[in-house]
Amino acid sequence: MTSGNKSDKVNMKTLAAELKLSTATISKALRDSYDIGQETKQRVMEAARRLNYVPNVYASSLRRQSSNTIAIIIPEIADSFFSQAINGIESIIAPEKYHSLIYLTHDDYQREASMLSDLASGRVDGVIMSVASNTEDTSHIKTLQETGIPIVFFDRVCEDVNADKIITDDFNSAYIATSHLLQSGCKNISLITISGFPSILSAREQGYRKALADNGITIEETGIVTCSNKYNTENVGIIKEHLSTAMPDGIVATVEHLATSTYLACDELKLKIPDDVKVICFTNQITAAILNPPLTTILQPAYDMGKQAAEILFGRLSGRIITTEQELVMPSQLIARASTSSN
Amino acid sequence: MTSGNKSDKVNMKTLAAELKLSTATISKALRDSYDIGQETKQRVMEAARRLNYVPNVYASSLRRQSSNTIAIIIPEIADSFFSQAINGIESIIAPEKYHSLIYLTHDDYQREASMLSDLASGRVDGVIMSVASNTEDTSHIKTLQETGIPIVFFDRVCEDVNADKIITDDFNSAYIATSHLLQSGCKNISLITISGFPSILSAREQGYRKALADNGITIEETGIVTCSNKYNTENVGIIKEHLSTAMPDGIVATVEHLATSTYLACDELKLKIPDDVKVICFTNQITAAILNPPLTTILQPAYDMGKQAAEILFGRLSGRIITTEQELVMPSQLIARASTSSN
DNA sequence: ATGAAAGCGCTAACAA
DNA sequence: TTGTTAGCGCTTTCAT
Repeated sequence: MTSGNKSDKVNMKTLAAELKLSTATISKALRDSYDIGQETKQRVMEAARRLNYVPNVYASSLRRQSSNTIAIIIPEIADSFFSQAINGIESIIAPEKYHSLIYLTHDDYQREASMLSDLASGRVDGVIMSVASNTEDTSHIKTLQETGIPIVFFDRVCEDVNADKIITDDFNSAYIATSHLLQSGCKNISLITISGFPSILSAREQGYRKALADNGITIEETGIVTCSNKYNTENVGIIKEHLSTAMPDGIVATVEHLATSTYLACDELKLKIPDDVKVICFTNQITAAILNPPLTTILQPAYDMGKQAAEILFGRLSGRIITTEQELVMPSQLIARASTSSN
Repeated sequence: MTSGNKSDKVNMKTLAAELKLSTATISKALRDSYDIGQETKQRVMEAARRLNYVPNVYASSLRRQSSNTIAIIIPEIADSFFSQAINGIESIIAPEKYHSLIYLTHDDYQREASMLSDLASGRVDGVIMSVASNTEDTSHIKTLQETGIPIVFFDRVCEDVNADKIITDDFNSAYIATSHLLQSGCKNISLITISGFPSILSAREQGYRKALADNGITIEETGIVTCSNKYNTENVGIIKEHLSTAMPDGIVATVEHLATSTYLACDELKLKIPDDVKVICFTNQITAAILNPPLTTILQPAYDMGKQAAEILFGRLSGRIITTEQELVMPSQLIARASTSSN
């Protein structure tokens, strides 16, 4: 430590003294206010640079009652979908000099609730979130909204909360996925899914059911397998069990890790994909293309969803958007690969 | 909005008025100070709960000159290594009620420098970072340190900055990776790497060279291929070119996306892995196991590196650690899979 | 055990 | 165009 340690912290008072001006003038000059002379502005800027002045954000936030900070609340981060979404959000907020606090709920309602209640402190100006899968009571969300902090949901939304929502059409995507398997020759298609989280998973299940129904196929309940929402070997066991008993020739996996578990299960049972079983999955892994065999996917536009969420949030924060809450449905994309090829 | 909109914001003054106490007493009671009576504490807590009091963090941070917030500065987030590291960091800071601001440098020195300079504002109490690959001038980092904010590096560290560092032994890992290929029968091993970022990549390159040298193999410079640090098709072209001309029978890929590019390049050239070319890669993708064929990896303990970084940072913040900066080397793990099997 | 008062650093009326 | 002043909401001496 040569110079510039904690003691000689330079603030507006320092600058004011240095230039024999008032802090008010400094403040205005730094924010490029119209009623400060060009020459003064120059002097202030120069001094600020020279003395390494950095404004204290807490003082500023306290005074302005706003923080240029948003919260991103998501279940997990080591998940390609959410990571890409964060990238999308960041692409919008970084140029605006906003900052983002990350909160991981680990899909736990309690944690989510306590995080939301903390945010009522005014720590952030707005929130972008994807709710935990076991969130049923939404009062913590409504309470935060009542403080005037705008919330934008993406992907995992709360049906009974009025807020902007960015989603993909899960019903339709599942319908298309299932139809794709039917067209590839499957006669006995199972859905492998996880419990909880109605707004997405049940939509996917409905789409799956509808596609079968529209093709005159009745679903025995055994066609739907519910796994745990963890990437673990237990799921592989459940899937193996199902493959051996129900003998499906097609699998729709509703989340990423279920496809990898399905691959492992097939491998252990010596079932060939796609000859014995065809697999399609909702996912965002860029590596899906080089799985063994390449996995047919329903790809959610994660980056763009994040980007849209941030744009709408900024619209609200700036007052540019004052219309009633909107629900934006973004298209998913079916990318056919070898895991569903007909022969 | 039924109740509780912005106007009736409840602060300490509200509580004080409600209970006919001073704000000083409220403040102490809420922080469970010893010189407040039990009964008073109860009353204060009850009122706080009843009126939904949430302390204003900006006022508190301003007054205390500390924020219970840290910055996590990383090149990318849609990268399994960094995501897992964030998880590790979060596992330590969340229980301590700390908050984390995420900054993505996109591997750009300019962005990194401007982010660091912003942090001199006192926005955060400490920083955990992995530096951009093209960062050479480290003055922005030293400047921030001089303000008294502790910085802990992980993975991508700055050699010439005195700070705590959490790294893996890249030299040794590359040595082991290369030896593994030699033991699997490779005679002509190439290193596929990216430019920039000396502390890690050059260590990996050195380890690769040493392993070859120790086995009496001279490296023609063509054995080292430098790609761009983007996941793109251009790299696939570069790798194809190299595979066709140098005809290596073994590839050490220094970063994740180069392995996937190598897979694609081999596929396009109809080269079979591992029969024609064996591949090993530094990575953290959980899906490596189900690639086609399963990819042999050198796995960095991403989660634990993040966790350690956070623990050391907290040690500094709390004054528990006052020793000179330490460099913690964490072991990588070689996981042999089919992409390097001998036949 | 409780309270009065000062002030963290900044911003925004309002005055000059 | 610049300055004065009064806080933002909280914490912390120092009194009482």
